[in-house]
Amino acid sequence: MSLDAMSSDNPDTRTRILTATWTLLEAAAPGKPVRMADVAKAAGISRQAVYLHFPTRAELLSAVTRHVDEVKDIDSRLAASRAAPTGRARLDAFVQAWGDYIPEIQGMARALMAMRDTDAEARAAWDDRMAAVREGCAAAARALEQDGDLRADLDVTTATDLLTALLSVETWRQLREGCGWEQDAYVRCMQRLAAQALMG
Amino acid sequence: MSLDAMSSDNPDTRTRILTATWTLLEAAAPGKPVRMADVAKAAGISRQAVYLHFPTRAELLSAVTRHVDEVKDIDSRLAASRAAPTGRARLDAFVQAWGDYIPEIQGMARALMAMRDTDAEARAAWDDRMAAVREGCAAAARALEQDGDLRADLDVTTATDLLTALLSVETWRQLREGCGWEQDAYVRCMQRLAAQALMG
DNA sequence: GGGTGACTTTACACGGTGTCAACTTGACGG
DNA sequence: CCGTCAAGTTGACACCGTGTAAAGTCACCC
Repeated sequence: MSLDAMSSDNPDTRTRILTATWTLLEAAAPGKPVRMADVAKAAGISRQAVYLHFPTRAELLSAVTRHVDEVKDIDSRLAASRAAPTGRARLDAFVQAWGDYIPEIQGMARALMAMRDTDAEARAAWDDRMAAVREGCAAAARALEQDGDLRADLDVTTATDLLTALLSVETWRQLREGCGWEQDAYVRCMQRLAAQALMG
Repeated sequence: MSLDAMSSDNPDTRTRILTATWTLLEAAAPGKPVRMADVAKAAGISRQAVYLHFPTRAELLSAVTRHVDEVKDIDSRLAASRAAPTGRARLDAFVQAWGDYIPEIQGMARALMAMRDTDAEARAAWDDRMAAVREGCAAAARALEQDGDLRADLDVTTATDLLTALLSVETWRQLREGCGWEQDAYVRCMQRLAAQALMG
């Protein structure tokens, strides 16, 4: 094994596959799924070589989500919301941070959601990512509760459910792609809706 | 052709296929799509016979949606909302009627949504159904506007967009199946949210 | 009795995933 | 310089599900 390829797996080709898949996913027109052969061609290797690194399509997709999260560093994006002084400010910051993150992962999300119904692995990968978002929602809900700003008829769990549903990728897509909303219109609207839903 | 099978197409087997598909769709566990062979077996005919009536899977699914709408008669369900005296009452009635309709078409919706990304016909069938729902949303939004109850920062179109997104099947599924909400909790919550979102 | 329409059986092409085996190539260390 | 090991290559193939094609059966109706 060469000196520059010492970390666990061969990083070179592996990451080339990941970024190639990512690019294809973001560029892909709806209706034509990205195939293993496409990925291989884009990465400049044979189709079989892809299977050398990722046993199944679902595992590849799942790895891409992890890779993207790492590169785009969603954690640091949510730093602003964690630092907010009030629950309400935290909620607004979170809605904004997540809302602005969605467009960057939209292609991947679509591919994963399309596989969700037929592939347990894909479903797991997606659910895992969504669990992270839900955690952010829960943190915002807790902050509101500590301020005494949470609606009386909501507990933290229910509030989290609601916020997570409101901020789903499906809803984003429907409003932005189906109805042609601008991104900042979406964000402002969701900030208002979230505040009304949890504090109203 | 026998005397009892005179109306346009052979109705007997055709409707047996439709109802069989419907039943399977509602019963199907997520992750295992209903195949043409399954439909055939359930209808008690050969796989090819299904193709005798429906050229493609997408057309079958699309026909099932029409069939279900006919049988369940969504139109009459929305009668209550049309008859409501105020915009607000109309909104509540509509949310209730649609919210209670979703569970009955949920299996079909899942199948259609899964095909949406790969099949134009399926997408068209789904979009057509959703256009009908959107029309209901639009009617509610217009009623609110006439009462002068629509938020100042919303026009009817935007309000319709918002309401349609709020009442999406995806949101229903997430709350009911993902979070374990009861049906009436979902309906009451959505009634409140819709009112806040449009009149707030 | 012959025709017609609905259905059956068998067979097959296609596209995409995933598997397998045998071969090449390059870098490494003895 | 040789052996080996890892990473990739090529080509073939099994599996599944959709959709097509062709020939045969069966009932009913004129």
